[in-house]
Amino acid sequence: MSAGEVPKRQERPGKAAIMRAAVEVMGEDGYEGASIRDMAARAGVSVAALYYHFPSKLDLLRQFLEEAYDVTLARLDRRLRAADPAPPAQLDEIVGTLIASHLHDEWAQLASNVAFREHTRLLPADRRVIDKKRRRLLRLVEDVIARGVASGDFTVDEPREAARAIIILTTSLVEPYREMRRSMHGVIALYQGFARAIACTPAADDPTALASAARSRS
Amino acid sequence: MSAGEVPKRQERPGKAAIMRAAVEVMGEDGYEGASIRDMAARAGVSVAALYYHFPSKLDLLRQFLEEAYDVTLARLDRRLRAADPAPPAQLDEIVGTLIASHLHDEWAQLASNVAFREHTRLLPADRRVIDKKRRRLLRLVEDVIARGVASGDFTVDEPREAARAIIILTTSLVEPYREMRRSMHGVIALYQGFARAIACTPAADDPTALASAARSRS
DNA sequence: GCCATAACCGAACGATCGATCAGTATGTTA
DNA sequence: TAACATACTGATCGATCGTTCGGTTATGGC
Repeated sequence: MSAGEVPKRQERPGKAAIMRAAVEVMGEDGYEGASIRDMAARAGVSVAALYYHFPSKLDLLRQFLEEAYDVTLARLDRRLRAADPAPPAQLDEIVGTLIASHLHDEWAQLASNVAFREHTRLLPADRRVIDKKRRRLLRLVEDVIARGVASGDFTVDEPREAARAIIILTTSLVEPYREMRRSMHGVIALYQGFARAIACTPAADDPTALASAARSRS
Repeated sequence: MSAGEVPKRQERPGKAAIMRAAVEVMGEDGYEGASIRDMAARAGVSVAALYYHFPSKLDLLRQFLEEAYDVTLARLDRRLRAADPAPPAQLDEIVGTLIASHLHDEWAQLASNVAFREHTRLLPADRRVIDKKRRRLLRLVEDVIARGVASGDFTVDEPREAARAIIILTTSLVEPYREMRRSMHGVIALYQGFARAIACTPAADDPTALASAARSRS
């Protein structure tokens, strides 16, 4: 490769394999419960190989977290631009993309366990970086709901809190998923309905409450 | 008292203090991240004192989990019997009680972190005991929603999945709560609205979809 | 053929881990 | 007062923790 330093040729395969294995172990045993020896063994390398690629156990977590949130955010941006711009369709796309990201295979489920439970272990400075990405996700969902309220598709009083609730729902499904006897697409369809319902929570002063509306439909 | 063995006089205070301290540390650092030395120091006793009251670190977690779920379940049963038996009021009571249980003070927040994240650390046999209690909670919420559907107050197709979603929401609020600039009662009111909305998710084949219903109201 | 660099390995470091020990105050009972 | 259970303490066990170090192999440019 000509002259000079080449830090990343095509995303070094050894490093990526170690990170994959490390995330597996952390997903199963938690960050503190996962030893670097377990991680190295899972990757089929020595402990020292891990320290060749990562300066510390904590920094391995930091690198994964940063990458994971970036990937999710980028995917969401892309899918949202490609989809129907109407707010209900956009909300469906958010729910579908988030749930699929966390459930689509075994490793994604372990990775999402790490992403949403272990970010508290980071050093304060690194945590702020991750929190900023999480706030970007929140704002993204909030904007779709606020647009929906403006267009008359949704009715919630508090688009930000509705967005928070929807994010909590779509990112906490790994454990419950095992008990639901449903396909991933079935879960997505179900939660698209729940998310729309949250976005359509009647305003506090709305005399047409949901319960009575439901009764009038039956 | 009189004669014979008296294992629990009035719930031994030393043991209770150690458990309180241990749960604090586990709530902050996670089960694996919390050392028995941290726990003992927090309680102001020696490490050996901890082992006088508990056979192992894991069994301390087990005892706490068992007690915590029992207390929550008992409180829920009691509040539900005292409340208006109409399904919407019962659902409000469930949401209010669960959120208050997890947010009402600093220690409750740490304890709920432990209760809903660390139950996976238990031995399989002990975990089954806890899972049974969690299933009791799920069935309790499911029954209220199913009754609401039968009475025409609610409309969801899947009462069990709606119940699961509502439990996820009400038990995952500890972290988001710090970012919401809201009183606990404000959060409860908000989530009572979300829970009712989920219970009123329109049936899949219902031509009167929420979005169009919302539009017709405005 | 030489050497730099990348990508590892085995062995070991001190620290800390969960757990156990013998000992000791402080009651309460017989 | 002798006996005994309760509720601890300080010291210590072997195991495991995250981390480091010196050495080894494979590869590719000059």
